[in-house]
Amino acid sequence: MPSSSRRLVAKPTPALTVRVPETGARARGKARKLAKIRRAARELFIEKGYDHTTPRAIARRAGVALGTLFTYAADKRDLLFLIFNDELEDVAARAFASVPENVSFADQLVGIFRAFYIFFAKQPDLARFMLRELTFYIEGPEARRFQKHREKILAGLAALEDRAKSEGRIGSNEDSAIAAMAIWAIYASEIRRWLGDEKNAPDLARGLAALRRAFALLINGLKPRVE
Amino acid sequence: MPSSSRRLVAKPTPALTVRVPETGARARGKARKLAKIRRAARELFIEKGYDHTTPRAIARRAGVALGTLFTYAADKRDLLFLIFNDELEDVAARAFASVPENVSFADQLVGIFRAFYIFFAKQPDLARFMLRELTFYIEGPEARRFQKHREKILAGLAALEDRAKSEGRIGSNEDSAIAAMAIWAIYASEIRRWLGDEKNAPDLARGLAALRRAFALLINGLKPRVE
DNA sequence: GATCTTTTATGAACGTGTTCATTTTTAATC
DNA sequence: GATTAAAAATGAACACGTTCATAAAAGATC
Repeated sequence: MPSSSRRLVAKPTPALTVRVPETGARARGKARKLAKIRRAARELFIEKGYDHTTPRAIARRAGVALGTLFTYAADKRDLLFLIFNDELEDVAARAFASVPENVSFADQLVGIFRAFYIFFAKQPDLARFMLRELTFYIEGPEARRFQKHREKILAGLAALEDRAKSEGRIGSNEDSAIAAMAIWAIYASEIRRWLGDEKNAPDLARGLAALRRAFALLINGLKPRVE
Repeated sequence: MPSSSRRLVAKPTPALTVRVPETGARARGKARKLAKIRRAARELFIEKGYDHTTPRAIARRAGVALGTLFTYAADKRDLLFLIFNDELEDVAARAFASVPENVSFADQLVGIFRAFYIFFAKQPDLARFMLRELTFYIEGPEARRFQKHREKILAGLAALEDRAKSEGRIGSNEDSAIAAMAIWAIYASEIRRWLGDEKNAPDLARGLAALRRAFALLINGLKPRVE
């Protein structure tokens, strides 16, 4: 016991060297491996769909051992979002960057969500899986990233509303965050219906027309007409 | 070959005895076994949650072999809905049977969905799983039963709207089926948010208040106030 | 550059959900 | 009631997603 306690005392203050610099062979190796895993996962998920892609196959194609995958992703689902979080963020950024001006609020909304419809329609199989797994997807780093992403979209919608409100194009007294959630709810419901009903080749125009109609309802409201 | 072909010819027209009567030892045995499986599955799912309940454990408690389960349900998920479809239908029937009169349309809606909130809050763990799996739950007999159930609810909502419309309490020109979907979208989104945010002991009053607020928004609409 | 510590990689092993060839039970037919 | 056909039950076998004790690699410290 004396020797071990001696060693403890002799150890130099380790708290000062806690953070590892993101350079050197370690970091390079990690980055390279992550890139290989990403590429293999993307290829296989797109080629074969979610269910028919096994972690073993991803590991084989990436040239790493099976266990290595799970030091980069919490589980198979995380492996999917490791890839698609990036794409979703891209899609959202582009959609909000090019909001059409001089059109109705409803058309602005449809303009934004159009980008998501196109993205999901590209891989209906993966889209369905993603849209299902998004529900109560809370734990794990990629999950948190997705939550952040969703909050950013909601904030963007709220900002769009505030602008439309200040220009008198809409006029609700309700908090714009609440309204953003209502818009999101309708989008979430409609895109699921679209991808569920039109199983093989979802028709974009039809899907967006239904979405627009639902948005129009939210804008006009259900309350009695003032005579 | 002659003997086998002779037998084929000798076979009496089998097409006339296709339908089996739902009595006799066979039917009784099936009913008894299904009941045992249902009971075992319900107990275990509620005791241990979805993930910690294995088909093997259900089979053991029901006193049947593992494989037998899957002649009664397509898969583990179907085993869950084998049970909860019944309960959901009960909840919905009671909710629609006691719609409050002489209150606003928003309050009628909240009155209906209140029953669902209570039901799901009883088992938040299973509720989260169910609400996730409902998305794109299309194949299998229990799935179809659930779809039918949802359609019935949507029809009920549409009927409620038509009544409110005819009484002048609401006044949209939009098809009531479309409006029903919007209501459903908001409910689906809100209950998921409620169960996701308030992880351990979801507060009913708070959840319903948020739901009511969202319904009020849908009823009032976002469009400019007429000055 | 030797030694110790920390980080990263590995794949055999585990328990899971599901399938399916075989056996057992029930019904139909003579 | 013997024989044939159909339905239902069975559990060993399978492939899967995930874990974890061990090994290898990199970094820190002298």
